[in-house]
Order: sequence, then structure tokens, then C-alpha cells
Amino acid sequence: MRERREEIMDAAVEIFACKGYYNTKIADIVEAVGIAKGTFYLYFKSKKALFLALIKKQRNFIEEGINLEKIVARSDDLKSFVKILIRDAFNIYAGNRDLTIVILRESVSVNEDFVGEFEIMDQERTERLKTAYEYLKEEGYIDLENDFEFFYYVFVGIIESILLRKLIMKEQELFDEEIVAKTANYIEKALTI
Amino acid sequence: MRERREEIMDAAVEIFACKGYYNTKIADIVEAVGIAKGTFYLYFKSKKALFLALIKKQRNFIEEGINLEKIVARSDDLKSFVKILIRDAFNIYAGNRDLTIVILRESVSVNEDFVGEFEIMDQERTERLKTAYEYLKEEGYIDLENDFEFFYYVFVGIIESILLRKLIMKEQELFDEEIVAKTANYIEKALTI
Amino acid sequence: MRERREEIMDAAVEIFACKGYYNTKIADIVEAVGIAKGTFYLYFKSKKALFLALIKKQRNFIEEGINLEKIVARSDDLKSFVKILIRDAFNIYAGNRDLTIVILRESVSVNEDFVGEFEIMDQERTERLKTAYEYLKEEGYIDLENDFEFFYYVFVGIIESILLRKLIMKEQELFDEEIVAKTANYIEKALTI
Amino acid sequence: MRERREEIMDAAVEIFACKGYYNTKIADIVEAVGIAKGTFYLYFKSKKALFLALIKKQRNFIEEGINLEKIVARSDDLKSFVKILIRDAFNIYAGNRDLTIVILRESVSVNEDFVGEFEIMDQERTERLKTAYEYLKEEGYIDLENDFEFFYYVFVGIIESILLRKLIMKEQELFDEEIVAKTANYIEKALTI
DNA sequence: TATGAATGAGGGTTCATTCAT
DNA sequence: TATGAATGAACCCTCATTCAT
Repeated sequence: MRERREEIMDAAVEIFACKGYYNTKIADIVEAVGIAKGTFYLYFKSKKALFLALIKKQRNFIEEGINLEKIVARSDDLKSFVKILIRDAFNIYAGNRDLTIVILRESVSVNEDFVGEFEIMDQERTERLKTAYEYLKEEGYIDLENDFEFFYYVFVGIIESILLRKLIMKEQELFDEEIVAKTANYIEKALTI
Repeated sequence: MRERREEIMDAAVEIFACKGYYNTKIADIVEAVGIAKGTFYLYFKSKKALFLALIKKQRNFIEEGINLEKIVARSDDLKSFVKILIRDAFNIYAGNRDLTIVILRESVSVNEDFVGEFEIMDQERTERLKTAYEYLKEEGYIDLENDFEFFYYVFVGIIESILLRKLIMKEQELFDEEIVAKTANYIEKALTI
Repeated sequence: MRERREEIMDAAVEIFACKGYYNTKIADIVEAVGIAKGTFYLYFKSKKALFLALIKKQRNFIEEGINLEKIVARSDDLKSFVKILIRDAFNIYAGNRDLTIVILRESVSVNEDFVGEFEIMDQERTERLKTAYEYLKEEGYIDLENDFEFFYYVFVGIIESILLRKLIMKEQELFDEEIVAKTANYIEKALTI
Repeated sequence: MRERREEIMDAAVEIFACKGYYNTKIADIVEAVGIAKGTFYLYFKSKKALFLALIKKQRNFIEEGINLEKIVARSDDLKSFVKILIRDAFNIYAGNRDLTIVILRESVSVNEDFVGEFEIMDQERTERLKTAYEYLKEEGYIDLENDFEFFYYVFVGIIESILLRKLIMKEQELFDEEIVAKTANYIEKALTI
């Protein structure tokens, strides 16, 4: 049954989002799912393996949800590019609210077991941003003076800051078009000479 | 002996920064300090109490290190205000690198026991930023359109993003004047119409 | 299907011989046989029952393979008697190498559940040796001074010592005629005045 | 406190001797000693580490208790040599009855974790026996025809057989001089042409 | 103030066994 | 007869905290 594995991951995500990785016990998860402890270990080798599966899941969501080529095709200036990118990103996050919270939180925290995975996630993000950055520079949308390092800080910083507040506040309408527009606007201004 | 308490906090900060709160054992801390386990509990009621003391310490550093009135007095436009504020902030963080790492990480993570404290820290920061925001608006440095929510996102997001990368990368020259200038520049642009 | 039961026992013996009773999981056995876990329990009430069946099997091998009356009929002095007995014994063991290893090992080890069975096995062996001992004494092949206790120690000790080394070393030609002759020779000397 | 460690080892040996390694729980041991579970782990890293310590202990007993040079000095023919050697060996075993049982049993059983240690023990025994064998051959006490392999089988087999029965039967007077004399006698006869 | 041996609740994991299909 | 997902008791081990010295 493939569903059971999903069920466990869903329950785990919810609890992890609420209590964090360390404060979540296997007992909590299996109770939430309504299965016995042993059953958990039919689907995951360990608590750690479960978490790694969650990281993988989020990576997949991002990989599937963010297609830079499409964004490029649809955009014709910095503002529209940023807007589309942010809209896509927010859609992924809003569609996986708890998972996003979990990954965001634990990636900042420290855990030897996951550090490697989170580094890979960050590298992938850096790659994506680098591609975007090169595109924007080539098109003349941003100036040569702009350095990638700060391009990254501005993008990642502002978005993560918003995520952290919005997701955790459990607001209903996370990311309506107004938020998207505003976010895009601020980022665009920061990146324009 | 007040020093012994400081000694413990210093050792704890160093280890927390490296291994995180949950992976740090009291045994690690007392070994680093060179005292017995029992001694630890003469100075701190519990591991939790130690961490709360660290949060308090960081709050004090910030409260002492950031004096908005002085910044206001020294600045005469948006750029100079932001620059001074950021320089002050970076000075505090660079001067307490490990503590900053610890607080930054654990504040994003979740722990029922500290959630309240971190909320207070965030409120204090919000107050400070609000004060700054009001000042800048009154002076006409930023436009009425600007809403505080995004003012906060831009400020906090960009700075925390930089902190996270710079502090953890263990770069030697964390925050030289060039970084300060650049950071101020990007933030200023984001906040200008 | 009687064969399925045999199949399980054969697979179990092989794994028990390699990993020991406690380190062998039902999962290992059913995987080796290529059946489902549930199927195992159609043929054996429990892991313990499986092992008891193996003990029984070895008892049968020995009972069928060692016929003292025949040995008596074929022998005409101590040396020939011992030689035939040992040849027969070694033939049984070499023909059921893994089973012999398993029984030998676990009989020395302790397990409440099997202690009774192993005691019966030992009693049967003691009976056989006693019969042999009486015969040899009657025939005047060994002297009255010889006490049965040591007769047993010499026989059982030397043979088990050889078994333990030879079986486990996985030598190809376990028990050729030379080994038989030598073993018989040493035992015979020990038992002769 | 060095005594506490000894206390745990003593209790463990007694229970291991009775129930075997796998059927002995840490809970059994700490209950016997009258300490809490956590205390056990102050003295031993794990159950496995405890057992390794027991193996080490037995190796030390043997190393201290069997001094071939002294035995050589005291003996003037095969019989006296064997007798002294056996007396010394039996003294060690009788003086550490339970430990001897435990080691004897588990060395025959299989456990990946200890296999290496038991191989070392066997090598040491083989060394000792080889030394004895060479000495006896040089002195002309045993004939050149005698091969070491069977010398080992006779010695080790007979003694272990006796040990297994005598120790486990919990007879009071394990190894009086009569047993020693008899054992020596049988072994000597087996090894004489 | 300082010690460090002792505690024991609690967590992750294993695995023989069951049972609905 | 055959399956294999599900079970849960039981086990090893950790670690924050205590307390007699």
C-alpha cells in the first residue's frame, strides 16, 4: 500500500511543523496515523529516514514547481520575471504549508544527519538563482554592477522572511496576488539601479 | 563567583553554535568548562534556564548596542540611517558571533519552552523597526505608500539571510565597511520609491 | 506438501549454522526459502518449534546411523570397535554438516526452551556409550579399572573437539579414513591400560 | 569506585552462566546488583562491552594462572607435566566457575561481535599447547609421530568435556586430586605410543 | 561552593507472531 | 494453502537532574 507511507509522511509533517523534529516522538506520529509503532518501521527505516524522505519530497515539489525556462518565456522585464518567479514559489509553499515550515525550520537548525541534504537543497537553489541572475543580466534587466551574492541575499532573505511569518501565523489567505505583487515590487526595486 | 556563570554560558554558546541545542548535552558543557555536572546546577536551574539566560544576554546586547535616537541624530537621509543601523547591528552580531548563531537558529526552530521568549525578542525588534519606520516616514525619507509589514520583511529578511551565510561560513572578515555599504544600499533601494 | 516443511528446515539449518539461533530471524529464513512470513507458521508453530524439529532430526540421524549391535558384530577388538564407531559417527556428521554444527553449538549454549531436549539427546548418547562400554568390558577389551565416566569424557571430548574444528573450518575432506584411523588410535590408547 | 564495576561483572557472570548471553537482559543484571539501569552504563558502554570485559578477564586469569615455564621446571616426565598442567587449569576453572561456563558456552555459540575475541583466545591456547608440545617432544616424552593437531584435540577435547559436565552439574567438589590424576592419566596414555 | 555517582523516565528500534484476505 | 501488512511487548540505551558527601 503506497498510501500508508504517504499517510505517515503527512501526519509527521503536521506534527514536525508544530513541535519540531526533536520534540516529535515516533509515538506521536503513529498515534496520529492510528497505527502501531512497529508499522512505522515497515515504511521507514528510522525517524531520520522519514525526515530525509520529507526533504526529498520538498526538493521534488520545488523542482517540479519552478521551471525557469517557462518563467523566462513568460516574462519581458525584471518586474514580470520576479513576479512570476515569486508567484510560483509562493504557490509551492502555500500548497505544502507544513512541509515548508518543517524544512525551513530544520534547515536553519543544526543536525548532523541532515546537514548534507540541506546543503544540496541550498546548492540547487543557488543554481536556480544563478541561472535567473545570468538571464536577467544578459537581457539587461539588471546591471552588471549587481553581484550575485547580494542578488541571492535579497531574494532568499525577503522571501524566507515572509514565509516564516505568513506560514507560521496560520493566516488563511497566505499569498494572494497583492502579496505577490508587493513582494515582487520590493525585490525588483532592490535589484534595480 | 559571577565569573563561573559566565564561563558556563560562554562554553555553552560555543557548543550550541556548533551542535545545536538538542545535540548538546550538559555533559559536553561541563566538560568544556572543566567542572562537575552538579556544579552546573548551582548556576542554572536547568538546561532550559541556561538557554533562557542566553536569550536574555542577546537581548541585552541588542538593547545596548542599538540606540535609535543616536542613529537618528547621526543620520540625515534614508541611506545614512540605514547604513548606521546596519553597521551597529553587524557590530553586535560580529562581536557575539556564536551567540548570534545560536539565537538565530533556535529562534527559527521550534521549542515550546522558548517560543515565548523569542516572541518577545521579535516584538522588541518590531518596536525598534516601527520606531525607525515612523521616523523615516515623518522625515519624508520613505513614502507613505510603504507599509511597515514589508519594511520589516526587507530589513529583517536581508539581514538575517546575510547573517546566516556569513556567520556560519566562518569567514574571517565578517562585516567590513564594504558589506555594510552594500547591504545598506540594497535595502535603501528596496525602500525607495 | 511435506517437502515445503523440509525446505524450511534446510534453509533454517544453513542460516542457523552461519549466524546462530538468536541472530537468525524468521525473516531471514522465509526469504531464503522464498515464502511469506505467514507461510512459515503453517508449517511450524513457532521459531522454537522449528528448532525442536531440528533437534529431533539430528536425533533420528544418529539413531539410524549408529547401530551398536552391527558394530559389535563387525569388530573383534577395542581398536576395530572404536574405529567403526567413529567412522559411523563421522559419516553422520559429515552428511549433515550444518545440522551438526547447529546442534553442537546450541547444545553447549543455554536456552531454557531446549535444555530438556538436549538433556534427552545426551542421555541417549550416554546410553549408547554405556552399552559400548559394557560390551568392551565384558569382552575384556578394556580393563575393569576403567570407569565409565572417563570413558565418556574421552570419547565425547575428543570427537566433539574434532568436530568443532573440522566442521567450522569448512574443510572439504572432513573425515577421510586417515582422520578416522588417527582418532580411533588416540581414543584406543587412552582407554587401554 | 572500582568495586562497582566488579560487582556488575560478578552479577552478570552469574546470570550469563545461568541464562546465556541473549536471554540475559540488562534489567536482570542491574536488578541483581541493586542499581538503576542508567548506572550500568556508567561502567560499561554496552552489553557487548560488558561481555568483552568478561572475555578479557578470563584471558587474564588464564595468562596469570598457567605458567608453562614453571610447569616445565616442576615436571620430569609426561605424566607429571600433564598432571601439573591439568591441576593448574582446573584450579583456574574451579576458581571462576561461572565465568568459565559463560566463556565456554558462548565461545562455542556464534556471535559476530565476539568471534574475533574468541579466536584470539583460541590462538593463545594453541600457542601454549604448542609450546608444551615442543617441550615434550624435545624431552622425548612423546614420540615424533605425534602430530600437534591431535595433541590439541586430545588435550582440549577431554578437558572441555570434563568442564562442561562438572561445572554445569554444580558438583561441590569439582576437581579434587583424584579427578586431576585420572584426567592426567587418560591424556598421558592417549599421547604415549 | 563543588563533586560525580546514581537515577529512571522515556525514546528509538526489533522481531516473533497474528489474521484478514 | 499462501500472503504480507500489522501488531505490540520487550529491549537497549540516553541524558537531564538529584543528592549525599
